Amino acid sequence: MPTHYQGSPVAKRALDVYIKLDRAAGAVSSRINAHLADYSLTVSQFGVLEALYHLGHLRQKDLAQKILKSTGNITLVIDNLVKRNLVTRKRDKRDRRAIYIHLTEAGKALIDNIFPKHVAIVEAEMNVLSPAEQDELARLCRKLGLQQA
Amino acid sequence: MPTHYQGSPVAKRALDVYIKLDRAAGAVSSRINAHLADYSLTVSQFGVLEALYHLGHLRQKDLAQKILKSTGNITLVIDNLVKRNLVTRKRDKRDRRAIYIHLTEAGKALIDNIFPKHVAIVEAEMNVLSPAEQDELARLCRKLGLQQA
DNA sequence: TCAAATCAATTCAATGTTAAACTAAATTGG
DNA sequence: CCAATTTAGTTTAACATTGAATTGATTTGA
Repeated sequence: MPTHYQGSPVAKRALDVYIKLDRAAGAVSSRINAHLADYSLTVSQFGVLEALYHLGHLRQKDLAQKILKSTGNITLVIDNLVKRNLVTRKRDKRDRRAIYIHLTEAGKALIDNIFPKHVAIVEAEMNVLSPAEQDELARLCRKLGLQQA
Repeated sequence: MPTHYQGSPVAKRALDVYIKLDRAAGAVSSRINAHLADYSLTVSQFGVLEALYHLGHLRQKDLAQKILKSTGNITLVIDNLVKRNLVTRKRDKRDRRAIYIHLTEAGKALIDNIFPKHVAIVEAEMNVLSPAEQDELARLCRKLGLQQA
């Protein structure tokens, strides 16, 4: 997807890298997340289940930070997971503003089932690159992402 | 954002790279697109204007492919741009199923104004990496993105 | 102490997004 | 030629997403 912009070489390179980064991330994510449709899970719902699976119960605020969504959105995502009995809400006794989200047994069973498949798909995608290339990509992404422009 | 998954080293590396790629692309895109709010443009709307700016008039089908959205979505995006008189629809005489989208004078003026700023922002983001690093990132993204898993 | 500020979650309005069903036009191949 | 298929765009239903306003709870500092 080359850019057609007639600018300085520096600008053209920057635009080209940006577009390639965006396209690659989009293509990879869409391939990796395609199997979630088998479980009628959205990417956000899966992100919540995965975070709870690995980190234990979390407040909605923490979940919002984990999956990079607004707190308003998290309310809806949790609502939909609660409807399917995959998570439950428990008001924090110490700080009654906050609500902890817990995986139910059904939620635990579901993510237990999905996660190994998810890992296999991610591995298959990423193993197109050699281990050294993967490390280099991770390094470049870290450098780019941490930037605050 | 390290993963907490206790899997094989190969799996852990793959998950780590995938997450970093996703986060970096998201962070960079959100910083780059932030200025679009100044013009009340969404990313999709900007994508359409930019494609028309550089490639000339295009059919809705082509625009959908360019910005990686469904044709149903393009109908809405174009509707909203038409409302603001930034583009016009012109039925193709040869193939009456198709509609060509053209930039209006106002649309041309707007993208003329925005695009140089956009390029400057992309340059500033990407120049955190050296030219060699940018080329390497582009290469790795191409390799990853072209994969069909 | 207590008023002001901050914070977690919810609600609402506006918009985006997709998939699927649909319309109308063009193409294909028997 | 014409029936079947394909194609471009629209519509609809369902849901996602955000930002702003709101509610209720906690913290802060004068």
